[in-house]
Amino acid sequence: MDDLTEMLKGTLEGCVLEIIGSEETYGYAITRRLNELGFADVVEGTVYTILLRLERNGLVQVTKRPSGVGPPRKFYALNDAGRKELATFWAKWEYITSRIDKLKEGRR
Amino acid sequence: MDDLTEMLKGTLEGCVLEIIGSEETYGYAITRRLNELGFADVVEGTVYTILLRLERNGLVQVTKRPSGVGPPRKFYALNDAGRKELATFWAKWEYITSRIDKLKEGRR
DNA sequence: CCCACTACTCTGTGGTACTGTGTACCGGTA
DNA sequence: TACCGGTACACAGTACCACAGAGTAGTGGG
Repeated sequence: MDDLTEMLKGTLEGCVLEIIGSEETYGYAITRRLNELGFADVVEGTVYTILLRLERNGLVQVTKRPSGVGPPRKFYALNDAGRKELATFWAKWEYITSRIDKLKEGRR
Repeated sequence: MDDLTEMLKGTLEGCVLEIIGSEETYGYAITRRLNELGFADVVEGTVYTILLRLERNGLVQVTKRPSGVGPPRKFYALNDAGRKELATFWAKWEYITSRIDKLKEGRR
């Protein structure tokens, strides 16, 4: 699949929120999970900038824990604001996909 | 619905391609059509930049015609490259929506 | 002691939608 | 005539986001 970066703008952050929301986890693991899910070209740097943004915007709670297999991990969990943002994200996603599907059906 | 701009990145151009593909039309009308479809906050300036980009990338054929109700209109139609690009857009859209739906179903 | 793997950080870049403003053509109306 | 609103296009500047690329550490194996 060729370049998806433009289309991922705005949605990737929501995906990260969803992943964090389902389980307290850390940057490296989130990147792996996204890759597994089919977002093959997403790299660590991208995820970390998103995580920093989430932290700056007060949507997550961060806990540092030693790892055993490398440097300490920063675990992220959603707080109330984060859960609210996640709900907003899905609402927007629903809205946009419904409009685009309508546009798509409109042809012929 | 609050701000959708980030989520529209990459998709709005595809929507414009689809609209042009279904019927030869012009900037002002495309903006109205998008507004009707539910993309309420999309304004002329945005559409014109997209149209200029499509023209620059050689995806459309442009014809200027007098209007009768205002200044002349620039009508846009897809050429072969444009139709190909539109097909690519829908393929990408399909791909991304399927991955995100998978992520969404994954919770619980 | 080097190297691979894990894990996090930071700076800079390019692309995209949007903002705001300006220009221009036309018809109606007072 | 003078004004106004709707139509139609254009363009400079801004903000935001994913990504590239490089760097820093910690651990364990050969």
